[in-house]
Amino acid sequence: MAQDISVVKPTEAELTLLNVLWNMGPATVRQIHDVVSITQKTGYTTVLKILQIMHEKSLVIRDESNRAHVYAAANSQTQTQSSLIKDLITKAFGGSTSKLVMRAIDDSTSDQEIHDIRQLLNSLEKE
Amino acid sequence: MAQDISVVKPTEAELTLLNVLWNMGPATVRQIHDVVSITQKTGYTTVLKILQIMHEKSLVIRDESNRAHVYAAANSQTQTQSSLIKDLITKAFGGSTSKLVMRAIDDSTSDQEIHDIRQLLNSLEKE
DNA sequence: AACTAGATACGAATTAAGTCGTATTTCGTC
DNA sequence: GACGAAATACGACTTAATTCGTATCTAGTT
Repeated sequence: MAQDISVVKPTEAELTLLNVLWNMGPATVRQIHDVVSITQKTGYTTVLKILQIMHEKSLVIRDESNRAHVYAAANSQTQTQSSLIKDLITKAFGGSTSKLVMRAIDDSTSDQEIHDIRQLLNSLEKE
Repeated sequence: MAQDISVVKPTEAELTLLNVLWNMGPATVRQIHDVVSITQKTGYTTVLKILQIMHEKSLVIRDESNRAHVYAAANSQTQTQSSLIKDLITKAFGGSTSKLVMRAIDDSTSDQEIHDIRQLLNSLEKE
């Protein structure tokens, strides 16, 4: 498989926390928990534990200089997204990016999004 | 984190077996195992067990009229792909299909694939 | 009817995700 | 310097994925 050596694939709960970190920037457990609590009924220590595990896995880095540790995503959102999408392309689309794109675009895709995608393709003027 | 109400998301091992079933069509455990064995060192009873669990989850259907049960994917490859990609768009791309497409296309994407994607977009234009 | 090759069923072990309760530590305030 | 609020650490429990060994069941051949 591809670059699984360097990048660990986050689990679902981990991805939820990473999304918060990418949005807020570095944050304490308290701050992270406050945000996830808005949409989920997750306990404080659950968030703490997952962050600790993520730290072991090097999915996050943390600053321990203050009593409340400050966590930050170890990898950029872009890196992680690329890694996740590549994984899916490999495992569910036989390695074909175009097949994935075909499946990704459907009735529910807005005109705006299709416009954005077209822009992207135009910017790829090579061949 | 709850599951989708209607569609159960296959695990990694399950997706491997589904890929085989979509390729071969309905098949016995023996046939499935023979194919899987080419690329992986999975035991026969492991494949059997996973298929049994998939049956419980209704990821596959099976014909028990013969001694060797014949398994078939319960959902089409297209349905499953759509479901997986939608899940990823929601959880890792903030619901934005265009962001996912942007991430999916990179240096390693072949000219042929980009061409295919262009074709798809063009075909959407005249609806 | 017995044998046996080959099938399914079952159960147990391992690992990991996710959950949280409780214990312990730490620091600012009095 | 003791107290208490708030933080981390730790451990236990539950569920699920994955693995496979062993037991059991069949059905065709003798």
